[in-house]
Amino acid sequence: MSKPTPERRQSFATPLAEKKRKRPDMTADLLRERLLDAGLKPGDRMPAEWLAPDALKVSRGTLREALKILEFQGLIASKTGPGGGIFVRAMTPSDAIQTATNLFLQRPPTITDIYALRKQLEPELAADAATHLPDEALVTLKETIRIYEKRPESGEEEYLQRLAELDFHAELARNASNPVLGFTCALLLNLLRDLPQCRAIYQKPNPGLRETGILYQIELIRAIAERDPLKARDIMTGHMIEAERYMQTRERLLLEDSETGAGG
Amino acid sequence: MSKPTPERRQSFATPLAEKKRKRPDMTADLLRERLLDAGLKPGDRMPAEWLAPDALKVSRGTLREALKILEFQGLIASKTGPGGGIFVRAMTPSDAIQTATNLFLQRPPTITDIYALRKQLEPELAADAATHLPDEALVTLKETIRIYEKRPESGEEEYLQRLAELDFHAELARNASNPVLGFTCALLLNLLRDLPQCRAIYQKPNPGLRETGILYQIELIRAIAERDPLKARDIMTGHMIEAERYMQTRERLLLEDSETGAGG
DNA sequence: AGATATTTGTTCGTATGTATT
DNA sequence: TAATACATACGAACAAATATC
Repeated sequence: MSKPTPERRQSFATPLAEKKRKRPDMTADLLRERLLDAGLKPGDRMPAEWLAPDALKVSRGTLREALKILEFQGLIASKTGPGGGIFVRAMTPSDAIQTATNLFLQRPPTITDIYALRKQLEPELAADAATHLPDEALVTLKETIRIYEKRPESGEEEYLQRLAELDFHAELARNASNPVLGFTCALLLNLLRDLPQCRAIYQKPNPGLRETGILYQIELIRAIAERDPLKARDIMTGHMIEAERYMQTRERLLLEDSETGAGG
Repeated sequence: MSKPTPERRQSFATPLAEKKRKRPDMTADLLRERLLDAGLKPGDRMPAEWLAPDALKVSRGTLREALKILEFQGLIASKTGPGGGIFVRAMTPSDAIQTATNLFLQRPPTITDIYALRKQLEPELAADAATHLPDEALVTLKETIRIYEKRPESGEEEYLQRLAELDFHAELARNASNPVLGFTCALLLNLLRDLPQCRAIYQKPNPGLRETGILYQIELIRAIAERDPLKARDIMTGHMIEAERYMQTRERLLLEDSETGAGG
């Protein structure tokens, strides 16, 4: 048998094809196809013969652009020096989160949209953490909330504390035993951090929120340490409901502000 | 306060930074930052002065690599000729879904992982459809289930029907009024379609499943037409629980198969 | 229809940086 | 430290595409 795998793996080519494929794109697609078909694993070296300028009928420059594409996609990494070359790299969730965030920056969802998912998923994440989170990660979590343990003294500090609060959730997402759940929660956090509306809210002073926020998280850490998933889930559910209500209130305030005052 | 916007938008740099940023990557990040800060909309032309080799202190080749990265991220497109240049491109959800799918093909989640999210999100999608789905989309939905209304006559036909069933859910996702919810559900469907394990399950004959599947969907369409979100949510919840149980059973069967028989 | 100008796309030669030996 | 092997970066020149006259 000459071809053990006759199936063509074409699901990776961009589905909504542009008018014309250009050479670097085609080269990148070709290489990716080979990569996946050959079943190369992260850490494996990319065969040098694939990269010979002659093998692909493209020049070094074009080849380099193709490699750049794959590198950005997270599929490969290059190492200099002898024994160096192109290596298959494990994709990181952040690569994919980045692209998805880009998408939603162009068509921003509402805060209600984001929390519709957070209300469903964060409690699951908390329960997951209570059953699976390793002890080392628990330590990291405790350190994270230490950043905003003390009352902020300036507006900027308050803003940084708010971001650290997102990091707390991000740490949970990073350690999720369910990778898809972790990915989605991380994406939602990224949106909260980057969407202009949310940034505007975070940058304004928010007296009062901090107290309830940190209380929830202390309780949550305790529940996780006790390995009590039901309790963890309940706490997170309550936290999400409060957080959504808070964000919506602030959003309304911000809208009223921009309508009445400060025309500019 | 001399600087009106002192905030640096650095969250876009890969959070888990590699050892060394290289020039094309840095250039790409810089350009993306400018793009977002300037609030350029899809269709807008990228100012030529940003691309002057002098402005960025990089050569044209390096600049082109940076542009290639952004192009692959879906952020820009280029046009040749007079009046041509670099244009901001409207990103499509499929761009981002593709990248995320790439990620999960490298570290496949389990079926349980996927359904942990589907159980939470698909019911919300159904409820959303019952309140927001336009009547035209309802017609499309009815046409979709017509594909698998009749009993399949061959294995291949059964497989195609299974994919059409995924299309039913995809249609719901496409029409979601909540874009993040729609995106996530579409990603999950993509995973079900592309993950090797799932493909293996779908390609085997599954007597009995079809009947309950189509019943659920007929009921669901009725609930949506009646604009009854609670009912729609309930139906979908039941559907998801059954679907998960089914997939898990088939997965177990497949594992046993590959353990006992057919060593090859 | 055809010539021309403008802008992106491709290639080559060479230089530089960096890690191994 | 010097030699090396390899990736990375630069700049100039050429090719292709396309709108305008």
